[in-house]
Amino acid sequence: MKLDSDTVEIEVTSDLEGLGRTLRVADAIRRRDLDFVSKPGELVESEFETGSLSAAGRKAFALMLRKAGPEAGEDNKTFTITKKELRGSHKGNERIQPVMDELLRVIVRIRTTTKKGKPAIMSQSLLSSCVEEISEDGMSVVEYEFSESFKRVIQRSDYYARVNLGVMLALQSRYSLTLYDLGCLIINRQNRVVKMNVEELRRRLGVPEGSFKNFAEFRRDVLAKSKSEIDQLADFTVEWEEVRGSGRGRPVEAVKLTFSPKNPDEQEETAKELDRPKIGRRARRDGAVEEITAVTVSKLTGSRPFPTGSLHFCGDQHLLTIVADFGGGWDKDLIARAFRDKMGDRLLTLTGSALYKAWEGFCKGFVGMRGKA
DNA sequence: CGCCCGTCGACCAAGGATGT
DNA sequence: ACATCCTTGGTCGACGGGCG
Repeated sequence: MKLDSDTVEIEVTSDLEGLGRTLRVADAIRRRDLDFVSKPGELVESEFETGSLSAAGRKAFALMLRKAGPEAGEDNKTFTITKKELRGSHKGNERIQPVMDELLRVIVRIRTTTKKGKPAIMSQSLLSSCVEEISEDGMSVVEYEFSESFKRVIQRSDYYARVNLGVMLALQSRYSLTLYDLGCLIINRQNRVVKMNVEELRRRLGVPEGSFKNFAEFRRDVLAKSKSEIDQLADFTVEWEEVRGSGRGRPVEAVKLTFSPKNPDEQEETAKELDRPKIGRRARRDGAVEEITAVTVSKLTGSRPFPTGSLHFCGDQHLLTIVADFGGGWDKDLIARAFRDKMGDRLLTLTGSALYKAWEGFCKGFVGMRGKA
């Protein structure tokens, strides 16, 4: 499978030598204090084997992963996180205990490689231990350690989902969270369509065995809800297509998921929604809100200029999408460097759709001159 | 920090649709 | 006609977030 193109120019400080890309990105996220989590692609594509995780559990694990940062794969390393950091919105610590229990119990099937580099499937838990301080003040901490096998996966992980914390914490349904992770992983690939059969999709999302027995419920309560949440809050949208079999009742056998990036105007609207309070979000999503203010068309376009550092860490999804679509498989930073050389000072003033246009044109021209990678 | 209440997600049951 | 799956309305409990 073609994953993210290789990067040559990520500055690897000496003690990061030998780390997979996932952890190097985690390092960059920590250094710049970005509101992202770098999740190993193997984890995002894993399936739940026993148990499932509630929405709170999934969010907590992401926060713990972010807290661990580039050291997540180190041996004999115990991390601490304050309960204050963990409990997203809910005041009071009384619901942290069940979440930790969940995280200790759950077992996932992860596709990984053996030491010899051969593909393998590993069933494993996520945490190996978890100690919760009894005192109930906000600064009391939870100590946790990742399981041995999970450490090995994350050490070797070379592809990652760059998950936006703000979006993640705003999502409500547990299935939205997992689908969003998957989207973050897929969105920068050239092929943004994933097809899988219904059983596999259910295990991926962690739908418990026996829940949503028929597809109509699954569609209404899982797919449709996740789609509306993600379309409203993420920087991409999801579509799905149902592939029906030919048996009695024509059951739906497989689902084709398509992730599409939003254009700058839509991203602007998304950013505004994330700033609004959670209350009434569903109503806004369903279009049940009356517009009171006079319509003032915002002229705000993406006002950020072209990033100066590696594109792997830039916050602009649209730029990444363009290079994935038109970059012919070349390394994005390679093209970016050539782009900066050619544009020179003009790049400083170029923003918004003009920037996207110039970038797209350059990517096409680059491939035209040098062929596909 | 913990209680409490409204909202939303999970599940069930009954009727409809579709293919064998 | 039957078996299977889809659709829709409704109920119950868990969860989020305001309040004391």
